[in-house]
Formats: sequence, C-alpha cells, structure tokens
Amino acid sequence: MVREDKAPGSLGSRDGLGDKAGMICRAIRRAIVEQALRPGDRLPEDALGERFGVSRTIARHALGQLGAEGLVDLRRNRIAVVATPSMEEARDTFDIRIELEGLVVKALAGRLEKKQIARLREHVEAEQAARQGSEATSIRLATEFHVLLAEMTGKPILTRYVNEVSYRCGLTLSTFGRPHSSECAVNEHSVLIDALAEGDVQEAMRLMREHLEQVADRALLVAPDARNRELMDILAPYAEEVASRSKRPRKA
Amino acid sequence: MVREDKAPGSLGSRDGLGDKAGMICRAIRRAIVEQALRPGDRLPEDALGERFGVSRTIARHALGQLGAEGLVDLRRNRIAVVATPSMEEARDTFDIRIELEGLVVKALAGRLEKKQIARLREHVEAEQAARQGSEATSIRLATEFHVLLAEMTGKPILTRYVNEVSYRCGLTLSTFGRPHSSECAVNEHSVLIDALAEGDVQEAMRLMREHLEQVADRALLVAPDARNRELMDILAPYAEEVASRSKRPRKA
DNA sequence: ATAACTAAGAGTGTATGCAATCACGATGCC
DNA sequence: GGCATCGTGATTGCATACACTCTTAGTTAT
Repeated sequence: MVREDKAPGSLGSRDGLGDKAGMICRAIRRAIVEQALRPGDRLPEDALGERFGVSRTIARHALGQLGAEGLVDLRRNRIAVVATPSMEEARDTFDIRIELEGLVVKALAGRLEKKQIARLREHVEAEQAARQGSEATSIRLATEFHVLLAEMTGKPILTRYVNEVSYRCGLTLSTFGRPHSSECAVNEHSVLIDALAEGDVQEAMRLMREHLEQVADRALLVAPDARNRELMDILAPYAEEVASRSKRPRKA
Repeated sequence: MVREDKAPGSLGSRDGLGDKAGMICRAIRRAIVEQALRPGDRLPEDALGERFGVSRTIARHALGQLGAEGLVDLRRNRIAVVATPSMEEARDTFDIRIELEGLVVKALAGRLEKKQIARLREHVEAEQAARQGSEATSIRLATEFHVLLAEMTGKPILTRYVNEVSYRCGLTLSTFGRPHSSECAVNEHSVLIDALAEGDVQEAMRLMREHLEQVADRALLVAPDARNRELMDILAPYAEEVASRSKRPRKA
C-alpha cells in the first residue's frame, strides 16, 4: 500500500471534527435552514449532548464550529443560541454571496458536462415537486441547489464559502423573511441552468445576480412586520406605553 | 441598569471562545502569517496546551477553530498540522480574495473619514519602516493593511471573511512564495489609499484588483523551484527515475 | 404591593482520566 | 541487505468531575 488517501492538504469536506461533532453540526445546520430551529432558539450543551448521545464535550465542540460559521451566537457563560443576524449583517451577507456565486457561474458557464447538467435539472425537478410538500424541504432544496453548483466548480475553498454564506442566508430568511417567500426561485434556477449549459457567461452572471438580488429582496424588504423577535427597534416608539405593563411573556 | 451590552446578534470580534482558546488562535494565526509556523508543522494538543498554560481541552478547541478557518489540517487520530494549500486551492483563495476586497473598496471609496485615512497612511508608514526590519513583520503588516481596510467598512461579515482569506493567502505565500516577494506591495497600498481618499471607485477597484493579482503572481508563479514540499505533481514526470532511490529525507 | 436582596438551580469553563488509535523503531524472516 | 511483523510510546477521542458564573424564584424590608 502506497498511502494515497484522498488529498493531503485539502479541506475537502471540512468538519475535521472526529465525526460525532460533525454529525451534530450537520444536523443543526439542516435544522436551521429548514427553520426547525429559529433565531434565538437556545442550544444548551447538555441538551444537545443528550439528544445526540454524546457528552457535553462533543456538543460544545460542535457549537464552537457553528459559532465560527456564524450560525450560532456564543457568549461567555451564556447558553448558545441560534444567531439572529441584524439587518446590516443580512445585507452584508447577501452582497458577499452575490460575488462568490458570481465566481461559481464564471467557473461553470460553458464547462458543465452533460452529466452535471442532468444532475442540476434533476435537482430543480425535486424543487418543483417539493413546492407541494413542506416549506422546510423547499427552502432546503433551494439552498442545496446553490451548494450543488458550487461543488461542481471543483474548487474546495469556494465551495466552502458558498456553503457558509448560503446557510447564513437561510438564517437571514428565517429572521426576516415572510413565509412562502421562495416561490418563484425554482424557475430562476431553471433558466440559470440554461444559460450555464449554453455557455453564455454574461447572461448567466446576469441571471445569477438578478436571482440573488430577488432572493435578498424577498428576504429583507418585509422585515418590519413579519417577525416579532428582537423587536427592540420596532418597539422603540412605543416604549413609554409598554413601560406600564412590566410582564414579558417570553417564550420558553 | 438596563442591560444594553454590546450587540445581541453580531459576531463582532468572532472567536466566541472563552478567551484562552481565542488567545491560542490569535497566536497561531500570527505565527503562521509571520511564517514562524510553516506548512506541515505539527501542532500537538499537549504541546500547545503546555506552551500556553492551559489544558489539552482548550488547545483542542482552538485547533478546531483554526481547522474551520482552513489554517490547520485536522485528520482523525492524527496530529494537527499547519495546512499546506495545494496550488489549486491557492489560486482559488486569491480569486475569492479579489472579489471580497472588491466589495471592501466599493464600500470605502469616497467614504473614508480623515481620521481613517490618517490611520491608513500611518500603517503604510509602519510598513515602510518594517522593510528594513524582519521579513516576518513586513508580511504581517501587509496582511494587516487589508484587514484594516476591511474593518473600516463596518461590515462585520465581510470583515470576517476578508480576515480569513487574508490569513489563508499568507499561508499560501508561506507555501509557494519566494522570500522577499512582498517588496513593492507597500507602494501599491499607498496609491490605493490615494484613490480611495479621492473617491474614484473605478480606479480604486482597478488598483486593488491589480495589486492582488500581483501579490498572487509573486506568490504563485515561482512555485516549482522555490519550495520542495508537496512535490508530488512536480515530481510526477520524473517518477520512474526516482523509483530507484527509495529514501525520503523527510524533515523531523 | 413593590423593590431590593438572597440563595438555590442551571449552565458553562476547564482540567483530568481512560480507552482507542497511530507512529515508529525493534525484531525476525526471506 | 531488504522487507514484513510486532510491540511500545506517543497522541488523540471522548467522558466525567469540579469550580465558577449567571439566572431566577423566593424572601424580606419598605
């Protein structure tokens, strides 16, 4: 045996964590993107460990990773919570996403093999099918479409970053977005594939940018009325009124 | 007291780790960018813990973070080592960096306050001064210039990513770059500040892109002869010849 | 009744211990 | 002499234990 393993210095499928911590990370990421976990939800180390059948050590390690990815907020001596991106951060994240996925498109346009195109169309079909199913699956599949594209570039670092910002965008959607805001995205995915297959870089770039702008708009423009968490700023005008009733029905 | 803390959902200065793990992370990052730690160098948990006066638990946590950032390679049951980016990953990283720092420039051009400009010029002066000092300091300051720019955008996520790719680029330089390859970068920093101060977005973007392309070229074009690590691909053509001598003088 | 104070419970921060795995030199075989 | 095998030390994977901090409910004083 000549020792060839996989790749010496590449962080191919990141999560260098043993495996168990990686499992927890993946589970939580998925729960977040499917909005089963929502911003502000608590993630106590004990509970996580017990739920996944591991010790607090592992759960803690996993939380550390998720914290580094910006999906959970870690504050000293405080229970970890699912991150609540600010409006500013959200806009920031989408801007970055647009640039990164621009790189993806540039790398892919005209270079997709038939098999890859088929794989993409297959995924879009799954997205179509999911529109009648649970919204959670819809959102997850939409996110995974972008991840899939990134993976096809074969560029590990780019893939990793697209992955990360995509999940963060899912979190943003969860924070600010209205329900069913990912309606028409499926068609946009479809025409994007067309452009990529045809090799029209300019058009593909334009489509991707437009698509992401629209996703961002759908996610961000409806912020004020859609959610009632972190309402510090929304409530500010009413502060005096509220001051009378001192009870706060905070969710368990 | 009304509890206003700092910012609820922002990962301001990341490293959510208690403090000690964050210390280790910062120390190792710095050591890497200063090329005191070089690709492939081993980072055993015990040794780290002892060196920093903490237990293996903390060292391990820190390594986890660095692994997530792609600065160290974490493989199960293996000693952590400083990452050795492949040529492909290196190119990849620089591409991403160019896009991200493009965002920085776009956000900054014409919007810099006098104080900020002064701060930047001050930094460039420090870079100038360091050219006569140790190369380690030069490289670190050059990296920190870009980080400083990113911070001035006030965009936390963008700052975080620029930070990460910048450090990764430092690692790339360490892997492929020739000594003294950051010679003229200082001037490029200086003219970039001019363009930013003047508010010429187009010119600033062009300068930044050109600057980074040149940094990449200096770092990557000299790969074949400068270093003899990870020479799998370089040696491929000579494989038959090499087959005779089976000794491999691997460094301790 | 309200507000400040206090004490118990909950949860994190960190160190340590043990089992499992790996690296590497020693040993034996061809 | 070269090559495979084995055993020991080195190192990681993981769980547990304890100290410290924060939260919160109960309590007392005003």
